[in-house]
Amino acid sequence: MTLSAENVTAIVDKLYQNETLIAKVPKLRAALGLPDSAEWKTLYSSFGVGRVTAHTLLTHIFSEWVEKNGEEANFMEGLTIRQDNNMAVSPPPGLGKLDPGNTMQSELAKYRMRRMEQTWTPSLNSRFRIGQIPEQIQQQISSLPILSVKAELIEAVKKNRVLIVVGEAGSGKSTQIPKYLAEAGLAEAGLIGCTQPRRIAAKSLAERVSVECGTTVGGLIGYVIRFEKCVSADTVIKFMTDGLLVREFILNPNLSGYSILIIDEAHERTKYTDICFGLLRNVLNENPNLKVIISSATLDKERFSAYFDNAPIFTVSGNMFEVEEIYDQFSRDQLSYLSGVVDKVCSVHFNEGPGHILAFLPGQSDIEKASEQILSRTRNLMGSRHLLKMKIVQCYGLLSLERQNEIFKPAEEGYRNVVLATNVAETSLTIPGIRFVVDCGFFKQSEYDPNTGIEELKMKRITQPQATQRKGRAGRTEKGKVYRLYTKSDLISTFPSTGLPEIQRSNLESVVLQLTVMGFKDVFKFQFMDTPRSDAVCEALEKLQDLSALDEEMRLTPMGRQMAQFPLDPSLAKILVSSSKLRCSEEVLIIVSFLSIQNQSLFNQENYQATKDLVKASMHKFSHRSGDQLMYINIYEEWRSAGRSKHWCVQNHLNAQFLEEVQNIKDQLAEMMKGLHLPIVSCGSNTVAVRQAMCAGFFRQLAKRRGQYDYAKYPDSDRVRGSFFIHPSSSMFPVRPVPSFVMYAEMFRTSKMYMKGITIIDPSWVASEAPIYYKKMRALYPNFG
DNA sequence: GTTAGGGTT
Repeated sequence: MTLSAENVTAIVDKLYQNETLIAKVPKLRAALGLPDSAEWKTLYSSFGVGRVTAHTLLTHIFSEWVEKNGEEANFMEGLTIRQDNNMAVSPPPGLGKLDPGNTMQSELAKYRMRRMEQTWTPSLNSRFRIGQIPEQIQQQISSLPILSVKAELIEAVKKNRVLIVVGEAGSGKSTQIPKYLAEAGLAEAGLIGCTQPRRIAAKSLAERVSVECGTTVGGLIGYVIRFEKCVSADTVIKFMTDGLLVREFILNPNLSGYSILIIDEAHERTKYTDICFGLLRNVLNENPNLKVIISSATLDKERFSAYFDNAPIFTVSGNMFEVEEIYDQFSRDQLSYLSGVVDKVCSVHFNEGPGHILAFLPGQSDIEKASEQILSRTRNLMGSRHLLKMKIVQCYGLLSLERQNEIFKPAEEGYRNVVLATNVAETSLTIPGIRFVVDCGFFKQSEYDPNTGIEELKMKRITQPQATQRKGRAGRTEKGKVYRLYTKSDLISTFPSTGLPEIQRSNLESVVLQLTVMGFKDVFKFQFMDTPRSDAVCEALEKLQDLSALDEEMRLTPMGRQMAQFPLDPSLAKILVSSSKLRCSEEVLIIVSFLSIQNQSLFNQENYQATKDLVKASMHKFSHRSGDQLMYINIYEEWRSAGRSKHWCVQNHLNAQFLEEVQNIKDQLAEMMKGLHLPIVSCGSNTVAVRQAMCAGFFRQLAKRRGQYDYAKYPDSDRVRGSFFIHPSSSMFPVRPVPSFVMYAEMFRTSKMYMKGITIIDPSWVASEAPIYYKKMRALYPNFG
């Protein structure tokens, strides 16, 4: 039996609460030369070293106890029962045999223990001390609905391994639950981990809870998101993204070091939340000290409970204001929702009292069109001075952070903000001061077609819970109204009651690789709450095989193990690993860092229509005849020579935040490569090596020019029909003559099938960089490559 | 020829 640091730490803590206990063990006293009346405090203070003494001694006593009795669990009990008896104690290792008369020996012992003390960290519970909290914050905390059920909640967590906590918005569950549990001493066996689907949420919750505990983030309360770590040895509550928890399972399959895991926003059913579910179900059997809390909106609570062996459901009320529902006389179709939104926004603006309006639209182009139409209509009618003036604020994911921050600025005196938003405003952003919501009833969702490997953005009807969520956005600060551009009966009878969980509509390559690395040899046996499509799993298995991450028998290869170390898509990881051998890893590191950033644009999007030509000119300046990826290297290097200057970025219409993120990712990927002994070498201006490395991951993504501007998949398989086009955001879009052969990093279907991230390659490189795929293709298409 | 739902490792 091995002695874990957590056990000893927990015992030391218990003993601290009962200081006389250990001093009553006569042999221990004798060994330390303490007088009979000495208490525990004396025991360590006499050595002047504090807790490390206790730790060392306890370790020794504990291992003796275990050796003798063979039972770890009864140690405390044994100690209590035997406290007045003789307990066999001899000096612990490092102390040597203690002779109270030998000064040199005791001085040396003290010296050693002082050194040990420097690395000593007290246990989690003893660390959790709440500091000074500002009055205002204190008031906010004490008005949260969850406070009234604090004691019951703690009791329920103590009694159960798994608890489903259901709470409406504004209940305070995300901030208060981890704090309550730490205060109640439930972090004894380890950290309290809380997952969130979004990075921004993990970070801001850590910040908020820190304030509520009178500390600064990174101390008692920390967070970890990809490429950003803000925790310390003091951390008791750790916020993280659900994707990061999945990675932790690779390094720490039993989640030792955690006492409780809280999976928050579980109803969103993100891909990683679903994987966490399956992994947690398993780990609950392996790690008897772990508790799990599934925290969710009211949706699906019974299914969560059933999935976790009928775990009890604990309900917390919310803190929402009443929202009046106003339905339309008829439901609008995909052609008329836009004019419906414009009409409704204008009529609310002219007829309703003060309060901001939030309108949900499916996409950016809708937002831009609606902006124009609302502006032109109100301009004509705004002659009368008594009318509230209006300011239109656009809000969608691809907008820069600065622009998104405009939403949080208070409106100018006498102005009403009209926020035109996509789904960002449904969950990710909470906009203050909204009294009116206009809901068009549609949204866009991506679906991955495993058969063709194409991701498609589809316009869809919102689900019933989504409609409730959108409505709720009007009742955060006061009573509100929601205008729905559909009928009540349609909402009840034709809108779907739930959506497809993300795991059933996404690419599973990285999921399958990660589960394989964790030792789940047969992904089909993994107990998902909702099983992914089997064709998607098969497709992922084959792709991983082509990447040589799995062998013919679908077993993990050393290459696959290496790839899984990187927090990247398997294709990108393969490219990075391959680049060392091709002696161009310095350059490929830059490219992979650029490609791994999504949802942020490299070039500025501000005042798009006005600056379009300038942006194009800037892009042209950095462009490279061999494609977008080589342009990234140009941009990175020039940015570095400009001293990473923000001003330089502005001048060149580049997003400074994007480039800083590239730098951060590049540095961390470089560290990981060093850890795997993958050399980082530059190929100078030899772009062939770089482009060959790209082939190691993107070999399936080749296209051959067919018409003037359109491409066909290469090889021209019957699985993917239709024409591909170079996306207008690519630096290769305006290039003449149109390249006859390209490789793309990404394929996206909107109005057309668009290729993004274009590199000019030689198809013969596939033979050396993706030999397995090459052989397969040659068997089907003798002229391939 | 002309463009982008929301997320994550």
